[in-house]
Amino acid sequence: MQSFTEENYLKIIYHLAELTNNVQTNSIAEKMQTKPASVTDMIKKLADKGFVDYIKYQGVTLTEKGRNAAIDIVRKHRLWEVFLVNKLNFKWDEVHDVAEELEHIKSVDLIERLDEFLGFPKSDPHGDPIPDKNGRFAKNHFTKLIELKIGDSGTITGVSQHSSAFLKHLEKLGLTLGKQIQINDVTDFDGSVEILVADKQINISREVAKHILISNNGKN
Amino acid sequence: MQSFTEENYLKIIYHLAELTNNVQTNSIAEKMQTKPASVTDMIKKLADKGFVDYIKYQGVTLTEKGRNAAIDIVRKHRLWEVFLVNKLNFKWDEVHDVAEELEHIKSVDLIERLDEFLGFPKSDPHGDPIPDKNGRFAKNHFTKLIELKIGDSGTITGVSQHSSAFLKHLEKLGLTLGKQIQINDVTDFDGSVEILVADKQINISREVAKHILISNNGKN
DNA sequence: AATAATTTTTAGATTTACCTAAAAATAAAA
DNA sequence: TTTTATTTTTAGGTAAATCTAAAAATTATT
Repeated sequence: MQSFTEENYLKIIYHLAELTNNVQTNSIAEKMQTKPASVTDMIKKLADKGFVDYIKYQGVTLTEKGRNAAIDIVRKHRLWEVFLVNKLNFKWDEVHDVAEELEHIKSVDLIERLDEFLGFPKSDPHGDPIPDKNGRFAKNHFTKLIELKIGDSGTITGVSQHSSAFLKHLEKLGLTLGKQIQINDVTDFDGSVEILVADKQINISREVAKHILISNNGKN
Repeated sequence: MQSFTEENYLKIIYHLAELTNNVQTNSIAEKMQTKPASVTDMIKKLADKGFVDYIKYQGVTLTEKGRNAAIDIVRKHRLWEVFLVNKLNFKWDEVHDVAEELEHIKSVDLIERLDEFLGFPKSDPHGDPIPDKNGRFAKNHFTKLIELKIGDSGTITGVSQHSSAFLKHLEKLGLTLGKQIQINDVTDFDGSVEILVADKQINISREVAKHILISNNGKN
């Protein structure tokens, strides 16, 4: 069984691997809030245990075993987030840190019962898919709001930023999961976007628009 | 904040202090499944941090601060046990190990919301009292079943053994919390006890009778 | 292609929680 | 009250995860 720390490394490598194939030491260090030298040490250990393939100076990739372990942690994290929001009335911007701890509780039985208790949810409070107990999940094909053209419309189904500040901001703007939106204009000056939500016209910055994920978008 | 390990030490010292005033190094070592030398090290650290009073060779006692920290962990442990049994349909003999992990999740908010979600329970699935958020709880005054006399009756309201084997055994015998019992006879030969539960006469060993806690007992 | 900049690794230390073996203190028994 | 047994502590060491500083490899730039 992996340690608390090993699990965190695997999870972070997994998420970074969604962006690039070979995950670099430095990017792991940044996410783990630690130093590259420490990462090298841990990578060697994970490689010894068969969780990653590692060639010196070439970064790492997860093995099948490593990916499965990572997906299992992601599953736990997201299920706990659903629990916190749906059952304990946490806001979607308050759950991350607690779920970060809960994801390391080791009991297969616990997670299966929790999954059932929650009604086998398919996605977490931020719209991210929850792997089933076999590690399978539908890969979402979202479009970033920023990439839509004037006149396009769709539904908010996810976010690609989980910071409390960002989520609170969205909440205030009424931009929560499930909301229908339409692009009315894109400002030349700063790239900010005019959108229509719940019959109200609002303006969001480019930075915000980058991290809102839209599905079912009907292009006009 | 205390580490995972420090929390376990505090919890164990707290429970041992319910039996004896000065808690010995050896008994801590036994419960912690570690060596006395390691306990000495940790005790010094806990003393430095102000959690225990410690005089060399004289064992330890919890300070106010130490007791509060310990009670907080006990509170979390017992609330999680209620969650596991009441919400996730765990049996009372299956919850201990998982709760042992969950008790270390640090979020005051989480525990208060969980407490509310569970309806502010007063006792856990084994009948042990749950401290409120200020650390206050009613001290139960149970009588051990073994101490009852022929003709006495009462209600099962606790157990003083939490092993899965013991709890499964009780379950099979129908001796669960809330059950009404009456002492019919005590066997001279082996000290086993004849009791009446749910209109059925059963025989339980002395060892079992020692660990069943009875309240509301009407002596005849 | 040589130099500079960046990234990654090695070498050697530190901290936490643990260990063993031996010494010291306390408690029990002769 | 010695002697013996038990308990506890000290001393010195290990493994995990981290660190800093310096060396090595890779990548980018001139």
